[in-house]
Amino acid sequence: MELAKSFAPTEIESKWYPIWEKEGYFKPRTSADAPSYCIQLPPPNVTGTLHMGHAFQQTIMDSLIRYHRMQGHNTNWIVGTDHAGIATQIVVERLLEAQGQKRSDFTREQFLEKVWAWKEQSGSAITRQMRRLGASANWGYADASGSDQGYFTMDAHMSKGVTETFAQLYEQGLIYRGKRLVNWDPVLQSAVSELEVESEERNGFMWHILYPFSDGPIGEMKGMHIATTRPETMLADGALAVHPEDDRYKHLIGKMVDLPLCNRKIPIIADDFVDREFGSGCVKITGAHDFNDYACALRHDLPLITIFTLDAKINENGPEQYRGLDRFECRKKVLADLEAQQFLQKAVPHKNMVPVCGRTGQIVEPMLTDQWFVAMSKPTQKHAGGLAGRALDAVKNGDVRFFPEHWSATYNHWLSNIQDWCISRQLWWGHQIPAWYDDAGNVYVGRSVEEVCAKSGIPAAQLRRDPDVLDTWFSSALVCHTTLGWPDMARFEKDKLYLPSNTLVTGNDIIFFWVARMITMTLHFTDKVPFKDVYINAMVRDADGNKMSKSKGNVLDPIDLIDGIGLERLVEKSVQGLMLAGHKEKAEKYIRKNFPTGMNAYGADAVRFTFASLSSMSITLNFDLSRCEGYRNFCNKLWNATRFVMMNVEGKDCGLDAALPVTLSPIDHWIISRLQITEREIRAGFDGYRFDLASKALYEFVWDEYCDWYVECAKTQLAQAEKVGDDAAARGTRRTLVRVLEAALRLAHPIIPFITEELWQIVAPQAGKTGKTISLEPYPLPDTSKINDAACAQMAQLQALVNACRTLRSEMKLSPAERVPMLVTGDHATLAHIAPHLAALGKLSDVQIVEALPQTDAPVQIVGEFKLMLKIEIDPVAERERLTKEIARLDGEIVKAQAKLGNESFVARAPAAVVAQEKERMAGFVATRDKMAIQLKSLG
RNA sequence: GGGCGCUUAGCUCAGUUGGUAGAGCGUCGCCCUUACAAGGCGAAUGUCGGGAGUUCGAGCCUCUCAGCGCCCACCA
Repeated sequence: MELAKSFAPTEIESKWYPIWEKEGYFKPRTSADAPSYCIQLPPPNVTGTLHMGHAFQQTIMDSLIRYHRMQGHNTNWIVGTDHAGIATQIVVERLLEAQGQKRSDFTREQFLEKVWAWKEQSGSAITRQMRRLGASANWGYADASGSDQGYFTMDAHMSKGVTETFAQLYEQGLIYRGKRLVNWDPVLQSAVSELEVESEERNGFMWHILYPFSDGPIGEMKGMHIATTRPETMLADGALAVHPEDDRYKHLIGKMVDLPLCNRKIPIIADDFVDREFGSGCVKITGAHDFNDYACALRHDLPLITIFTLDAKINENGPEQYRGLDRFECRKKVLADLEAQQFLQKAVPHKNMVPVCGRTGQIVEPMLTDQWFVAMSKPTQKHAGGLAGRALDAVKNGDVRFFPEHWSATYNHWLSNIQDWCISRQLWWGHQIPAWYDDAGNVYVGRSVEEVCAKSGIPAAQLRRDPDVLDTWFSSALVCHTTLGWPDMARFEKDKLYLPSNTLVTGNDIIFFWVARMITMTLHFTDKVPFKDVYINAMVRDADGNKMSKSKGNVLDPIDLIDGIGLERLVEKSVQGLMLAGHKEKAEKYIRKNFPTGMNAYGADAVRFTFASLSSMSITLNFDLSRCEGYRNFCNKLWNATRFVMMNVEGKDCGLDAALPVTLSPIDHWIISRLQITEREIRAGFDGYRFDLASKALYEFVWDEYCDWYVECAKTQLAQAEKVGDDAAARGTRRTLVRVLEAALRLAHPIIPFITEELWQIVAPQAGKTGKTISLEPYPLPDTSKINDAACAQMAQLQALVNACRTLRSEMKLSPAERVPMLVTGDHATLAHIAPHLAALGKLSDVQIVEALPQTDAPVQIVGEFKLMLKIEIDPVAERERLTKEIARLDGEIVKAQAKLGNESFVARAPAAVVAQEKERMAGFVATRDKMAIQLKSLG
């Protein structure tokens, strides 16, 4: 079979993926005694397409899965997609908006139909892209739709799990409903959890306001000065607070002040949460619109006055002139009125942190509303520390381990200070809460309305279901056991061999949202941890370390890296959907500057190799396109090495017949030794989540050792064996060429699955292998008995001699075509073995073994006991310069070594081996230096 | 205000229990050598962020300072 001259990824990739999938290679093995290996994919949102972060994570997961599959494990990569409540609802609302419609134009059912329709068309985008990357996922597992896309968090089974969980937690007193101050997005008109609120620094003002004493001035003071960043909330003030020990205000505690603009009087109270140093040391208490004040108001039994409607307009509790005004309008008017009435004392520019909704970017208002909560730290029957305490223990006792380990600190800190989880959302898209109310407002929770009717004795017609849906993360928290069948216990019993799963690969941004909650929920409902290892992958940045963002134009699409893309198309894609003209310009400029010719088609393997090789334990990963190109080149190298091997092996005897004699040279033994060591390194890399080290070991073995040295030596070995008719030696070399390559392909397969499958199909028969796919072949296991130290030492010697020879050639500026003889001294037997290789690799016409080098001006290289000299005329000036430079360098080394060895402390306390090594180095330096000095002298 | 991480060649990064500082890309030479120019061979480039300490010996351990980044936090 003839291989193309260079590697072309597109055809290979489109050929192999469908075959793998169709043949069922991605399904778990059924052998009962195989250990299971399971990974749960963080289910991507149905709103999205594959981005670099996904591609990175999936490369890691797929490499792990393939690595374990090749070890014969019962491998199951469970995948699915997430309904992504808020995000998806927003996307569909935007689509409607573009058509001039809005959500309120439809009934809930009509709207949901539209969301489902949208989900159907967009949901498969990611799974299609995952296939392009080579993801060997178990697509048909937990796949309710039968479309080979894995589960969907809102399909019938997953929804059943959600309902069951809610009902059980409610029955156990771990879910409760209540009126609480929650983070409220007035535009979305829903509560969000504290995790979904982000702080943004904005330029604002600190306004200083006078609250006059109700009974007239006290001493010098007309009233109390307070400072606030949110003056509009004063309309809801319930008190002023000072520190109880504050001498300035102690005597005023209990007095009343007039609330400006409102016809109300409020008291001055004492609370030690007040910071005396900040502002005036007096703070207004707005219990219904601020979390601190809320707690303070509860402590002092102050009235909670709500002045906002759910869309953040002033309601009937505010003074008449402000009613109906939006919160920002209201602020302006309040300030104007305060100023007019001389209550506003000053406005100081101030940077403040504004809470915004992570999804919508809207400023969040604390709002008193009825919501559902999960009690995170309330003691349960199983753990005194509640759900959170149990999850903390799981990490503390090592049942779940973080990689890198330091992330456990983040996890511990959050869980140790956890608040109850607000799980209700006032949205339409999501799992509707399984709670019903009767006319009197009593609440009933059950798995269905029928269950509730039966339990309560109230007819369905008189029950009204809670309209709210659950936080998306509520269902996400359950996937590790619901995908395995829970609460259908028959299926769960069968499939719970995948619990705990082995490795969770995910980003640090969802340790709280997802990782911690999975650990709490799966532990609570199954008494098992959801996974043993959590590998926190790095965040993908651009090559300069900047965050990838659409408005900068530095977002890369993994599919473009695989397929390539022209400049104009790339520009067009990148500015698509950007609203602001400035962003468009910036993005286009960035692209034209950084990708002047668009992007090459690197292929999935190169992209995967790049991700793997950049995946150390660091917190960020700077995706460098030049690295990607380098790994594409590596694929080409592997391709051409295979081409060479096939040309030398196909149709020839490469040792398949075990009855025929085989001779292996030291060089054959050397590459076999190196293979064992590489196998060990790569396995250690996978086992310790050091994909960078695994990649590096693979890269260096294939390129530096197999291609640069072994293949070159094999050419000589084959030529020699043919010349003298040594069939056993030729057989040995061909067998080694083929077997080592075949093993290297298997070693590489988890990282670069496509090219290795393509090449393995051709190589494997020559190595006597008959499998249908490399993906189910055994992963190479190092055999230390094959490590031949003597052969390695010999090879090291050959390499040193060849390198010395090449250095001489380079110094003489010889072109490869200029074949010259070389003189060499040293052990004759050794040299006789090495000479042909030395001649070939050093491009020499002849290697002459002599007793001593002639006294000429030609440069000499010294390698241990050997001395080498090219037999050509030299330039004495250049040679003198070279020798002088080299002697100076050696003198430096000698001084360093002398200092070390002259140090009595070192000689006395350092290990003997270290001292001996130092002495040896020193002796080597001195010997070389002296010989060079003699040469220099002879040059005159 | 707390916590965590980072600082090594021009760039992006490795550096495993302290024991002669590495790779890829880029740069500079010489080569289309019969697997590969997506290649071969050679070369240059580092007070390992600053300072102090422990040690015979520190890129690695301790302390401290500086810069960068991320997360958490109720400073109105």
